[in-house]
Amino acid sequence: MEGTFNFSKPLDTDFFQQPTLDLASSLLGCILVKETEEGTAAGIIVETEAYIGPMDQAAHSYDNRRTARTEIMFHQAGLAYTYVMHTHTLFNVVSGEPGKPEAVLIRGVEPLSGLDLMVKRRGMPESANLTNGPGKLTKALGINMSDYGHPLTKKPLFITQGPVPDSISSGKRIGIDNSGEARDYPWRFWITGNRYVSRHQKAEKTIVNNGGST
DNA sequence: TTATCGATTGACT
DNA sequence: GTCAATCGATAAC
Repeated sequence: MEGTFNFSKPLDTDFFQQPTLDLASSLLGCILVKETEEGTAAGIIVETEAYIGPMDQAAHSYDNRRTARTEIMFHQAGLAYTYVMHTHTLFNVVSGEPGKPEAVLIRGVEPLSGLDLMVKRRGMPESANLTNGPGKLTKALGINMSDYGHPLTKKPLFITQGPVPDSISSGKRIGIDNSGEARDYPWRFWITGNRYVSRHQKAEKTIVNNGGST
């Protein structure tokens, strides 16, 4: 039934125009969809990290560094920022106002549709390992550098509304040990307890859907 | 659990 | 030309 999976309409540009930290948590539970000639694959976003260029030493765009690579972060919110590191492509959602180089890294998704395709692309059987990391999910979904700068409000790569998470946790970001004090900013967000979160780590804060905070 | 190596890209000298 | 990087898989311990 994969060809007929009924996704809701892509989110609008306004959704992406909220402040970057809000967007990073709002993206949890949303559905990331990529359509290719091989078929469609989609997953629920379960883990994100915010990068706020101007004052964030961990961001590629720290201190407003504007280069061919970071250029897209200076543009309108809702575009795709993809880049390659080592053997992997990483996917970010551009956020912030035009002129402010901010983005949200997608670090984990829960497979929702196109599972066979993901298994094939990853060359491994189904498991949490399929999409529980930023390089893993791009490979599973077929995201690559040709998606650089694509607006996430339309095909073939887009984001739609999904189930609202019961509980969201936040804590320090992963893999930025060399970033001065920015390494301790609690700008990572994940769906509490989800098995497709890339790494288990102590939450500094957990917010349950209906208010309460622990 | 930590360590190392792969192998690509962009940024800076 | 050189080097570091929003990582992943595997090997060693």
